[in-house]
Amino acid sequence: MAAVDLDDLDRYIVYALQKDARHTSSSDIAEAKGVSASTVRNRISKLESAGIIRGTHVDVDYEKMGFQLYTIIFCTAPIPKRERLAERALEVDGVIFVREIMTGEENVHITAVGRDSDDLSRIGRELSSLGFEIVEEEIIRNEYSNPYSEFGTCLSDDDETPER
Amino acid sequence: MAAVDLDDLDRYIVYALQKDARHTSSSDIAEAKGVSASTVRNRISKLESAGIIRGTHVDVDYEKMGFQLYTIIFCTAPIPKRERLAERALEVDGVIFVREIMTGEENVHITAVGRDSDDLSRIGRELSSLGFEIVEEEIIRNEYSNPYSEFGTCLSDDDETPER
DNA sequence: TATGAAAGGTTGAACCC
DNA sequence: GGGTTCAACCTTTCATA
Repeated sequence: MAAVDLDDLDRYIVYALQKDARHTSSSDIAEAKGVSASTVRNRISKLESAGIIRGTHVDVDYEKMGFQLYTIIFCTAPIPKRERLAERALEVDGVIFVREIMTGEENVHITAVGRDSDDLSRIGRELSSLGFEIVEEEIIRNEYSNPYSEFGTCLSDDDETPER
Repeated sequence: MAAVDLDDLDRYIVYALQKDARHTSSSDIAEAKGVSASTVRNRISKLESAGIIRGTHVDVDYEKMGFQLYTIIFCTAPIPKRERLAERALEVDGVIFVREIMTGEENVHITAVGRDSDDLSRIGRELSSLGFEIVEEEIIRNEYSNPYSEFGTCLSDDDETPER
């Protein structure tokens, strides 16, 4: 749980791998920061065992896969059961992401995909029977994500000009 | 935009790479499904150029990086400006994820991280000055994600027993 | 802790069926 | 469409300062 001390290289590694993990090799990062590739690999292992890097995943366009309906379902779960219910929600087919919210009535937010409204009805039914109370359901129109970049810190490369 | 026809191998590839993109090689998938590694590579290229696989990213534990505050900010943006504002929100330091919601008052959901409440105040201020109206702000307690698995389809390997 | 070198695996491209 | 081959690259491991 304790925050780990990270230096500039660590932060750059996280940044680079968040941007494109598959096509960014340790040598790429090494070259950009002026250290050896082995050093970068050592750092990555450390970041992994420290739990800062939890895993690597592809970002999938569900709509193009045929799941026209991309929704967020706001639910209420009784506080004592919230964590366990949140984990079990993941087992429902179509549920891809679950968030526990600290306070408020809608304390679990579930992201789910479906091919048609039958899918979503089924997902709603299954969540209800797990013990969730479904408060609202909204269609997601679009989403964008960002590789985290340190606040105000210049993360530009050491030995490359930033332009282009 | 049109949905692409995917067969069982494509779906397995998406599933496997969603679970662990960095430590899953084409050969691993090939062996699991009883095809050659280059077939898997060809399929991956196709999935990428079709836009189904949009990219590969590491999953970062922001709390361990020292960002104690992980929040979701519900905002309202005027419909005509919503898309442009959503994109610009990503430029605010600390904003890592933005979702446009189809309907309702809170039509943009922004996920942001910060070290302290000063960070969050600053983020709120910057979002306001972009043109968002901030409706609510909640602390995220925890989140879980799932590799997508085809509804009801058995994605177990071809030539391996599913146990263990 | 950072670096370098050797062995083995992985990738991407060009080519064949 | 799937498969093979091969050169280039990447990673793993281990030894070294």
